[in-house]
Amino acid sequence: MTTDTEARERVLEAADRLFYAKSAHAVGMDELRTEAGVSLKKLYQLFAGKEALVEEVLRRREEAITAATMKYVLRASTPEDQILAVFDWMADSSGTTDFRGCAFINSYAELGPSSERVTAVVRHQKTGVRGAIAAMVAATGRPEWVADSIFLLFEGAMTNTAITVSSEPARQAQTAARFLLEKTA
Amino acid sequence: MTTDTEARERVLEAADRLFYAKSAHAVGMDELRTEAGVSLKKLYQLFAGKEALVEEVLRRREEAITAATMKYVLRASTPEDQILAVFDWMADSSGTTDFRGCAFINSYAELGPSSERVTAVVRHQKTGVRGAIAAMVAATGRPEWVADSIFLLFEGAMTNTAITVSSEPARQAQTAARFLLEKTA
DNA sequence: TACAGTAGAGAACGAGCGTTCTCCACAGCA
DNA sequence: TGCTGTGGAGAACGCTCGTTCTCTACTGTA
Repeated sequence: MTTDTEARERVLEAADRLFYAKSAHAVGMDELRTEAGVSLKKLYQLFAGKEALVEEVLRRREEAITAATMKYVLRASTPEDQILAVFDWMADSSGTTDFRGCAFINSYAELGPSSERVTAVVRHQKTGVRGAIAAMVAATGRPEWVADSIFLLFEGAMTNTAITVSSEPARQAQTAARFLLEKTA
Repeated sequence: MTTDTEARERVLEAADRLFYAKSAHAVGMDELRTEAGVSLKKLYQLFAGKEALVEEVLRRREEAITAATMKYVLRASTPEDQILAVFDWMADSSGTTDFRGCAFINSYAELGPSSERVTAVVRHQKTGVRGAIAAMVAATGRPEWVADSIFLLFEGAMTNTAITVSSEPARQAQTAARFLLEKTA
């Protein structure tokens, strides 16, 4: 006997994994139901529909990624190393074979230009990793454009790490970021 | 009376526009047929199927983008300005409301991890704009990591320009690239 | 034992997809 | 005028999807 909360958790976990791996439109509610071990009826009791589920998954993923990168950040000692630590997280993550880049960009890509889901994607750009980088760079007293640049390196490396299936782009981006930080010291 | 070549051209033009705007899976063959003004029969005479059409569209888009950026590049005088000119192209392109980022990343995003189409996407990473940037940077005698960094800035700016619907990321990336070039002079 | 209520399994439904097939109008030619 | 072949319009087919509905099994209670 499982509570609704447990079932909900299992669904969200399975949805996050499958949506990220195959993209949302390629995952059917039936496959999801099987993977989560939940009846179709309960699935629709817990979530209004597929779109609502996708949005919830994106919301949680934002938190999860921020938390994951923060674990790397907090391990570093100097402010500069903390900023560079997000690329360590990326390089390590690319080791897992199912790394598929930024879930928000991927989600944007499979959407039409006008969609409700775009809202969540755009919001992610303001908060999450971008916000963390901006805060850390500001704390070192460097100008805002340095943070913008490092975030663009981050995003570029995310997509290229996924496509090339290697940690090389993450390392390249880290090198560039380190250079930026050194020359703006 | 239209020849097969003309019909083929119309189909590819419409497919490129629609696929890019809505993503390939969201565009039906029937919509495409209507848009191109071609019978369904002829459509399947000209192309083996939807997947073949998508691959052909990606192939042509690679050429088109390279050509478009080259127009900006050749207008600049110094080698450094030539490199930075690709960001001018991006900033200008973002002005058109239907700018949706890098078609290859978008295509990757809507695909499963193992797909034939990934081949075309990966190939694009080696040639196209990346190749052009690499060649231009090498011509200035700067190390390879500078080219890698500028390409990552380019890719990051492509996605963020699309999501934020503004030319700001393109300008931010250009600023960073200029900084990199100046400090490695 | 009888009964009310719940939950699960999966059938069913309507829509949309890629692809194929049918039908018909019309051209060129004897 | 007949015949043949070509091409277009769109109906049809088989499939998958998101969502809903039906039926059945089972639980707790008197």
